[in-house]
Amino acid sequence: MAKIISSEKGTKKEVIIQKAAQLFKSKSYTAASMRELAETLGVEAPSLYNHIGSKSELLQAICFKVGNQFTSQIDKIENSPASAIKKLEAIIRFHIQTMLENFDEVYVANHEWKHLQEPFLSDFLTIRRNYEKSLTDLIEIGIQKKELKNINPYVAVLTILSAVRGLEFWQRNKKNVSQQVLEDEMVSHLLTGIEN
Amino acid sequence: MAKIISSEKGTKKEVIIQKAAQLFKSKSYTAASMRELAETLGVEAPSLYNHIGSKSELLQAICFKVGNQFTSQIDKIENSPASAIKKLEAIIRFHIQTMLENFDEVYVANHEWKHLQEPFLSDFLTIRRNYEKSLTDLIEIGIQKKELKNINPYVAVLTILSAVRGLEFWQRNKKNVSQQVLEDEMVSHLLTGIEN
DNA sequence: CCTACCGATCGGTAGG
DNA sequence: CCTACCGATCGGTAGG
Repeated sequence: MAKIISSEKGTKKEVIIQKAAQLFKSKSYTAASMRELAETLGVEAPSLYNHIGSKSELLQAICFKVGNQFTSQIDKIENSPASAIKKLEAIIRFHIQTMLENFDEVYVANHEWKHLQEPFLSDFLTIRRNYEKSLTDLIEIGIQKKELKNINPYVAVLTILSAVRGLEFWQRNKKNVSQQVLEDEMVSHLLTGIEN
Repeated sequence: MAKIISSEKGTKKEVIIQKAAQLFKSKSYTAASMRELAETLGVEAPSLYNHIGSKSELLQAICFKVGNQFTSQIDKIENSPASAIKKLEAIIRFHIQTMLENFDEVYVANHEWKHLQEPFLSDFLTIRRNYEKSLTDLIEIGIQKKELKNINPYVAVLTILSAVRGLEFWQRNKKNVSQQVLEDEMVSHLLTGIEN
């Protein structure tokens, strides 16, 4: 009798995906059941299947939404006229902001992608590999232009991506650190370490 | 009829734990079944229970082994007579080395701890919180001694721990980066960014 | 160490 | 949107 509410946040399917992201984050994809998901939406489990095809489809939607978000952003930044170091800063800030604004979905894409089925698993890994390649290229350009130290680009990408990803451990409102301070200090920490 | 081999690596139980870490890493704790674990050991699933109490006991053993490893190391470094920055370097190097030598177990402790049952979940989080506190204190001392910039210690800890943790994405033997280069560059990247 | 088996839970379908 | 239900798989036990 209850109904899934298609709020201003989007269609019923989008509401289900959003709730799924929350649940997959807190319990992990495998441990989360469709019955639990249905309960948070106030319906019985079989009713979900009027809106979605399968549990794995939910994971796919989350992972590719996040993947495409980052890909389109790095494309935009790459084609802008800024210096390499400014581009890097923009990317780091985008990571931090997206992570904090879109926490559940980014968390799930980072942690649960390995439960994607083929061919989605391969597609997702390709998207991620391309993203890392773009970032590596950007750092290599910075080195050539002497904006950056003569570092190993691969290690630098690993360090930067890992550090921003670690924001999932950030306790909001705790430790009296505002998002602005967090962002500025992390950018400074990561860029001062490689700047020429 | 097959038997679990207690190799030079330890007792049968320790062999099971090691294989469990491998399996939990590649499939995640929830998705990995005891039947699969038994298969990698060449026995039937019920035979495992002659050596262990439960699946969750395996996760506990892995998480606390790793937790205690890091805790005892930071205690040792804290009490050594080096400068704050040298201590920080030692900790970062320990993280990198332990991550690479003990990959499966560190990975599982980092990713699957949330599936611990109480009271183990609370105990594990306490261990981790204490570890982060020790590291934060160390950075605060470095700031007081003017070895480090006037940064926010909490953000610095987050950045450092996240970056070293990201080594789980490092492709060994790939990209022509030796472990030594990786270690040196990451240490430099993370310390140059906060050094005075 | 094994075979045989249990109760619980899972994702998903049939049918209305 | 629901009730009723299916086959598969799970962690674990009994008993030898």
